[in-house]
Amino acid sequence: MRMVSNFVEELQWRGMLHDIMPGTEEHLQEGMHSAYVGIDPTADSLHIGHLVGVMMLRHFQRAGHRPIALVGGATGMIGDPSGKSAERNLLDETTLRHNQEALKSQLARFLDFDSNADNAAILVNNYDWMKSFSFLDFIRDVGKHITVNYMMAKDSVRKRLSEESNEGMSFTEFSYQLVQGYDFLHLYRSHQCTLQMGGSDQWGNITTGTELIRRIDGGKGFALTCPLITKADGTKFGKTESGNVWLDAGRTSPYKFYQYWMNTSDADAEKYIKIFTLLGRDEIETLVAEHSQAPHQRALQRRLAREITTMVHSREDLERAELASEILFGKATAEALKALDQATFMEVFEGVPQARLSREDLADGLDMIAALSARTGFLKSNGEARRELGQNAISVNKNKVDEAYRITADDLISDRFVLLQRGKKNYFVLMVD
RNA sequence: GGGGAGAUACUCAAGCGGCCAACGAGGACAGACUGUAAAUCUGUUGGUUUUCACCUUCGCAGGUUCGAAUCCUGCUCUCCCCA
Repeated sequence: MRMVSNFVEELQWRGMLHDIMPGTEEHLQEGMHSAYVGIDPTADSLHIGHLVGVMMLRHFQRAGHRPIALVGGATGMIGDPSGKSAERNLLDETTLRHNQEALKSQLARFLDFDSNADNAAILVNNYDWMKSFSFLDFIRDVGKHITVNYMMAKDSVRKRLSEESNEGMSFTEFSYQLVQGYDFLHLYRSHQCTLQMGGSDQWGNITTGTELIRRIDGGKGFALTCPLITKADGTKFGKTESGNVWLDAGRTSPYKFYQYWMNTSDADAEKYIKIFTLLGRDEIETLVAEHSQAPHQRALQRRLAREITTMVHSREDLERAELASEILFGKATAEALKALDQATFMEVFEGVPQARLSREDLADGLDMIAALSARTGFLKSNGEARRELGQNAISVNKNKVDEAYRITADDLISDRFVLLQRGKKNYFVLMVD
C-alpha cells in the first residue's frame, strides 16, 4: 500500500516536529501503521493546548495511518510529573468515564472514528487495562525490566529531585513513566501500534515505552514529539485572564474562542496557521505574503480564527462570532446596535457583566453617575465614574457621552438593553425588566 | 539567649511633628496615535464631593501634642549579626 503523503515531511514544514527517533520516517513509509497520543481526562472538555496532539493525529490519519487517541484514565489518576512542581489531584471513576465520553465527541470533529476505512481512528482508555493489573504483577512483569537508574536519569524525575524543588516526589509519581511506558507496550501488542507522539516534554516518558517494547518483546517502537507551543510575548499559550480556552462552547463561547485566535500576534499567527489548520503550503505562503503587505488587515489572524472556529464549532457559530466582533470592534454604530434583536444581542454580549434596572429608573432619565456606579456597580466609585467621564472614556450604545448625559427609554436596544462602555474593551449591559 | 534593622497604598520604595491621601518607579485603567497590535506621548490611580471641605488610610493597641505616617509605651511579625 502506498502512503497518501509523507507524514513526517508534512509535520516538518508545519513546524510540528521537535524530536524524532531515527528510522521513524522509513518505518512509516513501509505501509499503514498506528500511532497514539495520550490525553489527560482531567476535564470533560479539551482545551486548545490539546489541539496540537489532536492535529498530529489528524495529519497521521490523512497520511493513511491509523490514529489512536489514548485517554489517560489510569495515568490521569497518578499525575505526570513532567513540568509539574507539585502532586496532582486524583480522579474518581465516574468522573473519568464522563470525561472520556465528552472528549470522544470532541475528537470526532477531527478524527474519523466511524468509517469502515481500515485506518479509522480508535479511542482507548488505559484505565481499562490498568485497573485489574495487580501491583505484584506489575512490578514483576514490567518493573523488572527497567532499572531505577534508567528512570532517575529522565529530566522530569531529575528536576523534581534537584535542589530547586522543595516539594519532593511521591513513589506514585515516580512510577508514572512506567505506567505510561506500559501503555505503549500494551498498544504495541493489542493494536500493532508502533509510534507514540506527544509534546516535547513527553520525550522521556515515550522512550521508557520504546525501551519496554525492546526489552520485553524485543520489538521496535518509535517516538516523535512536537515543540511546545509558545507565544511571542512569553505568556502561556491557551490561557486568558479567565482561564483556559476550551473547545466546549459552554466553557468558552465560540465568540471568545474566535477572539482568542484573532488576537494572536503576527509572529505567532504564522506559526499557528501551519499547526492548527489544514491549509496547504502554497495557500499559507500566499496568505503570509499578503499579510506582510498589509499587516493591519490581519488577514492571517482572521483566516486562522475562521478555520479553527469552523472546525471546532460550526459555520453558524463562526458567523455569529464575526458579527459580534464587527459590532464590538468594527465601525458599528448606534444604528447597527439598535437593529439587533434580543437573541442576537444576548449572544454577542454573553458573559459581559450586567445589572438590572426597572423601567421607572429611566422615566426621568438616569444620570450617568448613577448608571455607572451607584445603581450598577460597573465602576467602583462615583469618583471613578466622574474621572472616566471627564476623560471621555465612557460610551452609551457606542456614542461617547459626558456627565450631563441622561439615559432614557430612547436608548433601549430592542426595548430592553443599554450598552455601557469604558474605553474600547470594557463593556457593561443594563437590562431593564 | 545577646545585639541590630525593619513593617507605608496592587508591588517596590521615599517621607521622620503641621506645606501628607502621602515623592518616585513599576503595574493597572483611560485618552491621542494605531491593526481589536507593539512602541510612543498625555492623564488618572482611597471615599463622599462641581469646587471648597470633610471622612478613612502609613503592622496592631494605647499615649504625648492644638496637631502624628513621623515622638513615647506595649504587642505582633520579618530580616541581619553574635552565641
